[in-house]
Amino acid sequence: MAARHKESERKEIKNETRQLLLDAAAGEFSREGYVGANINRISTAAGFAKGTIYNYFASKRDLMNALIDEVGGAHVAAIVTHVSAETNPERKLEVFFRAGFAFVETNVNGSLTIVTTLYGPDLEFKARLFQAYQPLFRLLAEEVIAPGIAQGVFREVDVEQTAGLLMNFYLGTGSTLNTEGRVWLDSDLVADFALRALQK
Amino acid sequence: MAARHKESERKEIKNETRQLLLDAAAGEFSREGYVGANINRISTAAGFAKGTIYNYFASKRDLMNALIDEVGGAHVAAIVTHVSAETNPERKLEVFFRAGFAFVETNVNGSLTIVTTLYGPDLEFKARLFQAYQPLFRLLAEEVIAPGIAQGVFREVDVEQTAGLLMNFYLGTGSTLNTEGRVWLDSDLVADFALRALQK
Amino acid sequence: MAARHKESERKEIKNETRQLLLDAAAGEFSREGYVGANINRISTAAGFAKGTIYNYFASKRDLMNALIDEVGGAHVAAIVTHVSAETNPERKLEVFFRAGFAFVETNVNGSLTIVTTLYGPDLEFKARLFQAYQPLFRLLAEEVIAPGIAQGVFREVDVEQTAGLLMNFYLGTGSTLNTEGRVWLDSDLVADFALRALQK
Amino acid sequence: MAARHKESERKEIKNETRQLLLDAAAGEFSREGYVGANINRISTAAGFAKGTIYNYFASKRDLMNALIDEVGGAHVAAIVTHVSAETNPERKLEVFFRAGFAFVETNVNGSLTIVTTLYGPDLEFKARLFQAYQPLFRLLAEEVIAPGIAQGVFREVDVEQTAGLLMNFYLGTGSTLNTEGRVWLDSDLVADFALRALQK
DNA sequence: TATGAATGAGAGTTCATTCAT
DNA sequence: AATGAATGAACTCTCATTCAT
Repeated sequence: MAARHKESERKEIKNETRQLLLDAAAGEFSREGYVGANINRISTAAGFAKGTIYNYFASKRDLMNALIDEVGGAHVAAIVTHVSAETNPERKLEVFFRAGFAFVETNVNGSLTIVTTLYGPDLEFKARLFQAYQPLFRLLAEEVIAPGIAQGVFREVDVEQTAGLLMNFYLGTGSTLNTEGRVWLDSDLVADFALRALQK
Repeated sequence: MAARHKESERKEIKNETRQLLLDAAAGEFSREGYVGANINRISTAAGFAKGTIYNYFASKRDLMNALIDEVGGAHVAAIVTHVSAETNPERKLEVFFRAGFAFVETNVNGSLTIVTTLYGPDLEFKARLFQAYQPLFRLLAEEVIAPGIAQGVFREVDVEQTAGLLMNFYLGTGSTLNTEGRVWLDSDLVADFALRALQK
Repeated sequence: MAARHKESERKEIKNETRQLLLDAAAGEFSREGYVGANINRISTAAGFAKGTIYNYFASKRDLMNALIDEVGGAHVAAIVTHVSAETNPERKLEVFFRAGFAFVETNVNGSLTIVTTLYGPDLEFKARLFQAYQPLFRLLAEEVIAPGIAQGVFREVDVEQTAGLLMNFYLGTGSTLNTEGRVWLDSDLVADFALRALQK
Repeated sequence: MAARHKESERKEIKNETRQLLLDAAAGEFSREGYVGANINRISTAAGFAKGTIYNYFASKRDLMNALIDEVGGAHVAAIVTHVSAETNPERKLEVFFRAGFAFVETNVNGSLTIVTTLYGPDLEFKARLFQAYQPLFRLLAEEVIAPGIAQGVFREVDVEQTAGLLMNFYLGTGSTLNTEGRVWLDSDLVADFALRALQK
């Protein structure tokens, strides 16, 4: 076996192929939905033959789960990074929307897939999505709403319920894209709306 | 011309069967999504053989379109009736959410199908949905937001954009059901959130 | 039972309906072929509802068989009448083609159905067709070819084989219609061709 | 780029499978006609599962079209080759029938399918057939009838019309097979019939 | 006699998945 | 690791036929 040179190099190729497949899957899932998506089209779009996909993912479901984890993780990370850098609850909320909308616009296919899945009928995928986005929910509750109330800038709302409401609001507004893949509403407008609703 | 008798009776049976099929379709579509829905299961759930569905609808797509029209029409009517009965813009907004959430709870399957479709990938269905829900959008713009601004109770927001934002907010919150088919957030809480965001 | 007035009248109505159905069937079969034909379209074209056809014919097959018998019988009768009126074998052959082509042109749908069936794959229908057209075969053998040979105007060909050949020739040429439903080749030209082939 | 090896071998397998499917299709179409033919039976008869057929042909129609092209092409080639080798118009006509009948007998299923289609109701298939058999028509007109007239051995008939008549005659006689798949009439008898009809 | 709602077997077609190469 | 031919379950849709009215 000539597996002499560089195991790491092989791994890189593998990862690259995997990423190409995930990207192609995001496009297909966003356009066709999970059930309507076609494994052959995904492979071809990624530059490979049909069978290759099964060297990286056990099944179509597995591919979708991997995509949810990937996009969800990146989405959460993008928002958390920016929000945590702020100290003021009001600023945090503003940044939440701004960073979130920005992520959506740089990751249109993945984000559309996420939203389609979130409102779609598949319970397994939804559960996985909730898992993946749980950190955002906690972020809103613990770093935005609760401190805001404690500091007297927000009304005394139910923390958990309001965190859910904001998540809902964020996902709804953030997933309404125009045909160029831009979020339809301005993030500052949306943040302002939410802020006013919370402020004393 | 024989067999003319009971023509009206025939028509009644036809309408009833059609309704049974639409109800069954709402259940199936809400559980499985459009692509995953199974014509055979729908017919059987309605109490008929699989072929029967094609005596009433030309295709699966046609069935879905009919369901969108039916649920959309009823949804709009339920909200418009209640909202138009009010005179105060703030009350109108409150009633909008209350009547809307109430409709969703008495029409769980249809409503879930609508939301799944709204955030789903099928553009033809989405266009039809926009058509069906256009009256609600106009209602918010012309009977709630614009008068509210004119009467000095709401901030001077962009009417169209804000109507879109509220529609988004309504659909997002109104479609988040718990396992018993109840809307997860209280309609007064949600209405209050929106009101505060709009008030001066 | 109010079956007082005129049994014959009732029979007439029945026969008229039957004939309307047969005519509609000829149109449908000629356009779509037997397997592609649609019972519903036939009934509707005849001015009745789907079920009515089963009051007159036991099945689609039965309808086709009845049509074969009807068209075949009329076709044979039309030719036999004219041919038998002649005495000269050569004239008989000429008239055979002329009367045959004339029948086809006044009975396009039925004739097309016959030819489609004759060259089609259904053996039961073919057998029935052979039965129906047997008289024409006998006519050619016994009233045209054999006398022609006996009278010394035709070559001494094998009577049966030549009768088959002429039937073939007749059916092939007689079924080639242009878009207006006219036979493509002139009957005299065709008859002349056959005559010359047979003459001494 | 791995797995490049044996690409030629792959192609061979593909061609072989395609041919097996076409052969099976010829059998099924000749026995059942186009509409009555069953994709599952064709695949199974060829030794494959039913889905396999769609790796080679886009649809049942496409399969039929491919068969028409294949059989038509071979049929034409077989006749043209032999006829063109002759110089005498009378011999050419004789060889036309002989080579044609021989082709039919070595290609019973395909030939039956062709004839069934030629006299069948499907206009698209008929148009394709005319296209495929156009060379035979031209062959008769330009290499048989016209030279025959020019050389004074044939009567001064209308070239095009007579070519059509002969094609008709050929197809009608050539497609009348007995149960063993042999042409019912002897090719020399048929050719002799046509020759006498044309000679001065 | 005429109707047309209901039936369900059967068809063509799609596509996730397997596996020998 | 990559390929793509083969598979067959599953799906939508058609339509001859039945039968209560």
